Amino acid sequence: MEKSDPVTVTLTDRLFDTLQRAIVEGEIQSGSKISEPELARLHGVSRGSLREAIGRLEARKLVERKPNLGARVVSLSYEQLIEIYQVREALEGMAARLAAQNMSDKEVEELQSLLNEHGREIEEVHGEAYFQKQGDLDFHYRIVQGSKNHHLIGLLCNDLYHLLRMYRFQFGMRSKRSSQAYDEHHYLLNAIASRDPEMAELLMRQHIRSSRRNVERMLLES
Amino acid sequence: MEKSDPVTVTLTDRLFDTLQRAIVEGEIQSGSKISEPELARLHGVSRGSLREAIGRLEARKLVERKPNLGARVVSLSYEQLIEIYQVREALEGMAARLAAQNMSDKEVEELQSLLNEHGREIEEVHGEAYFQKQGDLDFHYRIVQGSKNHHLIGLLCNDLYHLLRMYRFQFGMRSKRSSQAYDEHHYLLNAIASRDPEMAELLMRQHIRSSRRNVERMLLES
DNA sequence: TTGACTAATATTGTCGACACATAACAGAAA
DNA sequence: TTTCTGTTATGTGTCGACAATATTAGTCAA
Repeated sequence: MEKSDPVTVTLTDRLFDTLQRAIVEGEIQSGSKISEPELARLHGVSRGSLREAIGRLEARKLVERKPNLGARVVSLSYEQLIEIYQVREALEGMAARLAAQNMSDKEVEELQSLLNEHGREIEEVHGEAYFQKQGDLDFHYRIVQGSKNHHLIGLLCNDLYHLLRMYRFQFGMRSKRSSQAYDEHHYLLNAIASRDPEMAELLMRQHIRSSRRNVERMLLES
Repeated sequence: MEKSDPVTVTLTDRLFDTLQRAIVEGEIQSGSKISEPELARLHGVSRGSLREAIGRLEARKLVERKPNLGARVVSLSYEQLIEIYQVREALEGMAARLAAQNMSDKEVEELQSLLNEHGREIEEVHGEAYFQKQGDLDFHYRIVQGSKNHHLIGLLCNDLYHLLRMYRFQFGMRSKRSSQAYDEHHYLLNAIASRDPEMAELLMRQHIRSSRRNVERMLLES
């Protein structure tokens, strides 16, 4: 009789999740100072637990801490976003390469149906926002999982993606290129399905570069 | 009047450094359990501070923690080492690409003299151990710095390199291919000096792949 | 002897309080 | 008024103690 995963997650764990969401979604203003006593009182928790949670946020680069001065939520800059995209290009490129080698046939099939789904939705809605918001992340997420490289998976899914979501939330970045992105996903998946690692990496990197250029344009307008 | 950097680093900081060194160099057996009360007593420090230090070690993937069970030093496996090399290939490849674009002429020159130095040392000593141990890291370190991408620099210099050093210490990995590595460094630096990002990335990735193959051979012997 | 159940022990999670550093403020000197 | 200095106040760093959970030891029955 399997006891269903006691969900005993420690208090610090829950706190961390809560704070991460609050920061990513902008409830806690980016760049603002974090007062330990205030936050602790607010969440009805001791400062010790809070500090451990903040420590984890720092590890994920969502807050910055200076000794004796306290912690601030990172402030989002254009330069930092570019840096993130460069790292992402490198890592996801490798993920695509590995996915072409290591994804199971079943996973590839499921990814194909997911992509078909996206295609229909784009036709129907004359696809505007949905794609970037959810579908895009889903697609990338699955490929990263398919790499089967746990270190890589951790770096992308635990660290980078939250930072990216933070930018999307706060800069209101929604792509106006869903049909192009869809095409790119299509080619990429073909490369993976034909087990062509070289091509998969190449296409993934192009896809991310073009996504970056799109973001650059968008930000330079405002 | 510049006050010289108060070196007030918090107690947790020093603890973290100490523990990180101890783990990397194998003083604390890999795979062994970390007892909070014991370690705290040993270092004459409270459990709270120790726990914060352990938290940072966890973020750098040097220890693994399970709720209510405590922390263990990561156990090094062949599979994990391969994973690390794959991540490293992706990240350092990108670093080399960016370095070719962003390194200052001065930095390139300094790197060239460093490499010449290495060349002389290899000739003299009929270069055995030195290269892998120090020179190799120096060279890579500088290129990563030259990328000017702080996110990338953090990932490589703060996280990956310590893990790698841990493997080297504990598996006693010393390369028997210093002259080949030297040649590869040479070609790579040429690409950077001629500001050829594409070629720089290509050569760096080949270099790391061949280093990985070397490590694989070495481990499969024992 | 083995197995399961219970009691005792040790370890982790959480808390509140104290020590110290930094920031805010008020008053004196220029 | 402006600047400097000493004082107050807020906030972070560190600690020791209590509560909750896991591990070990011990007991009894099969």
